[in-house]
Amino acid sequence: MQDVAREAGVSPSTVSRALHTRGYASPEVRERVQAAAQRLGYVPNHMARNLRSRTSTAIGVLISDLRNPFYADLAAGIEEVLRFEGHQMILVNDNGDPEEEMHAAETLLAMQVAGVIVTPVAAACPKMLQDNGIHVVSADRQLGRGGDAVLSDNKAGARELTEHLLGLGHERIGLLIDETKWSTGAGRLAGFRAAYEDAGLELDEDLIVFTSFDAEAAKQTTRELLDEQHVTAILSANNVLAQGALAELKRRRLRIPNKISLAAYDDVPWMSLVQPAITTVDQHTVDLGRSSAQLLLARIRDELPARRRIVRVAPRLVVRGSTGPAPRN
Amino acid sequence: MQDVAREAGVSPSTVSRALHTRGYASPEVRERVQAAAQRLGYVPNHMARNLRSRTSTAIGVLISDLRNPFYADLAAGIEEVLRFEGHQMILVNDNGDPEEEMHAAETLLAMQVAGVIVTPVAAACPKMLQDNGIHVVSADRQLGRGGDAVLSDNKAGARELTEHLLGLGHERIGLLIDETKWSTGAGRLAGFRAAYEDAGLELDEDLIVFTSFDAEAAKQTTRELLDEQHVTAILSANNVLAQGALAELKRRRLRIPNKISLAAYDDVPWMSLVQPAITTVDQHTVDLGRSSAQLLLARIRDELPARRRIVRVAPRLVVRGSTGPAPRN
DNA sequence: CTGTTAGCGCTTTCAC
DNA sequence: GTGAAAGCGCTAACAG
Repeated sequence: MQDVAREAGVSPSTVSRALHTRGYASPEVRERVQAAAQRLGYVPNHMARNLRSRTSTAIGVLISDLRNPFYADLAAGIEEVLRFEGHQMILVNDNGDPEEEMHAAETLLAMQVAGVIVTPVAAACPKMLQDNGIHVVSADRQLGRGGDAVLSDNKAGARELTEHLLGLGHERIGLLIDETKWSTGAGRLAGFRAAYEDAGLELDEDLIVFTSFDAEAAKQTTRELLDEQHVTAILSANNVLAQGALAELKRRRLRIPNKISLAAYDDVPWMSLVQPAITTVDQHTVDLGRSSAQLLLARIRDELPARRRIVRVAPRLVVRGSTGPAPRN
Repeated sequence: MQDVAREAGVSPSTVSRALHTRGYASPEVRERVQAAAQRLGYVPNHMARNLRSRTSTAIGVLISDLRNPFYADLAAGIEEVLRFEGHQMILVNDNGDPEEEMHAAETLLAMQVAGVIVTPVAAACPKMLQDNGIHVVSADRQLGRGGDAVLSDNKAGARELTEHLLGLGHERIGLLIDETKWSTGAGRLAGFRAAYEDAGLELDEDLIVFTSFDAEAAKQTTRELLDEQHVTAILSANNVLAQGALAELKRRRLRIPNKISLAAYDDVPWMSLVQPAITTVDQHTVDLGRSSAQLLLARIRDELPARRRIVRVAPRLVVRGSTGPAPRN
C-alpha cells in the first residue's frame, strides 16, 4: 500500500479511502490511485483489512452432505448470492454429526466470519454462534426457538402430495421416513397425517415406517413395508430414501404405477430421468439457498427489525408418471 | 488473550506459545493456560494470527458448477481432506466463465489463502496465482504447462469404454462431446480414436458430434445424430450430455440396448437408477478431490521436490445394462 | 478532502 | 522457559 501511495503521490490512508470507501476522496485522486494500484498489481490484504475494521466479508456455510443434491443445490443458491454481493463462502460438511458441527462452528467463529448459514444438527450450534454475536440463519430446518430461518413449508407439501395419492384412490400409503426430530421430517409427517384427516380417513399407524438416512437402509425398510403391510402406494420423505424404495420396487419388478405408485418429497434431477418419472414435491432448493443468503446479508447490514424473521418458501407438487389410480383387488 | 494471560498468571506471549506452538512452554504452564482459555471461552482470532504469522489455513477451491454431481463430488473429496487436516475451504463457482474465474482468483489472492485448487477454465488463472506465490493444484484438467495437477486418465477410460462397444460389434458409435480444448475432452476424444485404431477400423469423422455443455443441447444434438447418421451406439462424453441423450432415446421409445446402446463417461448416481442402468466409466471423483487436496497440502508443507507433480487417477469401466450386442440389419 | 497517528489481536524476535 | 517490545497491513479517529 505504501508503494501505491508513493506511486500516486498521496498518503496510505488516501489510498485506502480511494480504493474502498465511497466519498471522502476527490474523483481525480481516486482515479490516480486506482491507476497506480493497477500498474503495481496491488491486491489489498483482506486479513489486515478485516482485523483493523473488525468486519469480514466471509460467510460460513454449514451443511450435512455436499454429495446429496439437495445440499449441493442449497449451497449453490447461497454461493450465487454471496458471490454477487461480494462475499465469500466457507463451506463445511458436518456429516450430520453434532460434534463435527460444533467444531466447525468454532472454527468459523475464530475466523470472525460475518455470519453463518446452517442446516442445523443440534440447537447448541446456532445458539453458540449467536451468543458470540454472529448472525445466523437456519436453512431448511429449525431447531430451538431463536434466530432467523428460511424454511420450506413441509407440512403443506406433504399434505398436497398425500392428497394427490388419496385422490387417486390410495388408502394404504406407506410413508418412508428417516427422522421426525427436525422440522423437516416432523412437518412432512404432519402433512401426511393432515391429508388423511381432511379426507376423513383413519390412518393406520403401521403405515408410517422409520428407516435410517441412507438409500440402502431405505431399500431394506421398503422390503419390510411391502412384506408386512398391504400398501398400494409409497411416499418417500426425501430424495435419498426414494432411491432405496425405487431400487426395491424395480428388484421385485412391480409395475409402476399399475401395481404400486411411488411418490417422493424433494425433486432432484434423476426423478425425471427414470421411467416412469417420479411424482414429487419440488422444494425450490436453489431458491431456498438464495433466500437464506439474502436474509443473512440483510441482517448483517442491519436492514431488518430486531425480531426474528422466518421466510417460508412454498413447495410445488409435480405430478409425473409414477403415481396412478390405486389398483382394485 | 490478555484475559487468558491474566487468568493463568502468565504473559500473552506465553499464552500464544502454550496454545499453538509445540515446545517452548512447560507442560505445567501449558495446562494452566489451556484451562484458563477453556474457562473464559477464548477463541483465538484467525485474522490476527494470519496477519502476524503471514500464514493462513484457508484454501480456495474454484469449480465450474456445484450443481453438477461431478463437481459436487470433487468438492466433497477436497473438503473432507481439508477439514481433517485443519484447513478451511473457500468455495467459488465460476460457471465456466474465464472472467468470473479470474475475479475469484483475485479475491482468493486478497484473502491470502495458503493455496488454491482449481478446475481451470483459462490458463491465465493458475498462472496469475502462481506468479503471486500461491500454490495451485489443477484438478481434473490441465491448462498451460505449469504446476501440479491431479488428472483422470481420460484417454484410457474412453478407450476402454469404446473398446467395450466395439467388442459388442458396434462399428458406428456416435460420440457426443462438448469440448476438446481441455485435457478432459481432448483425452476422451483421443481414447475414442485410439480404440478404433487399435481395432483396425476406420473412424468416420461424422460420428464425432459436437454439442453445447447442457443437457437440452445434447438432446437436440442426439436428435440430429440419430437422423443423420446410422449409429448403433451412442457414447456420451460426460454425465450431463448423457441426460440429453437418454431423454431423446426415451422420447423415441428406442429400446436400449436392443435397438441402440448407450454408454456415458463419468458415473453418477442416477445412472444406476434408470432402467436399464447405464454403462459408464467411473472416474472416482471423490478420490480425485481427495488427491488434489493432499497434493496441495504436501506442496504447502514443502514436502515435495520442486519439479511439478502430476497425479493420475485410473478410471474404471462399469458395464451395466445399457450396452449390448449391435443389432444386425 | 487529505495526512498523521494509533492500534486491531496476535506472534515473533530478542533478552533474560 | 518466559516476558517485553515490535510490528504484520490496513483503516478509523482526529486534525487540519
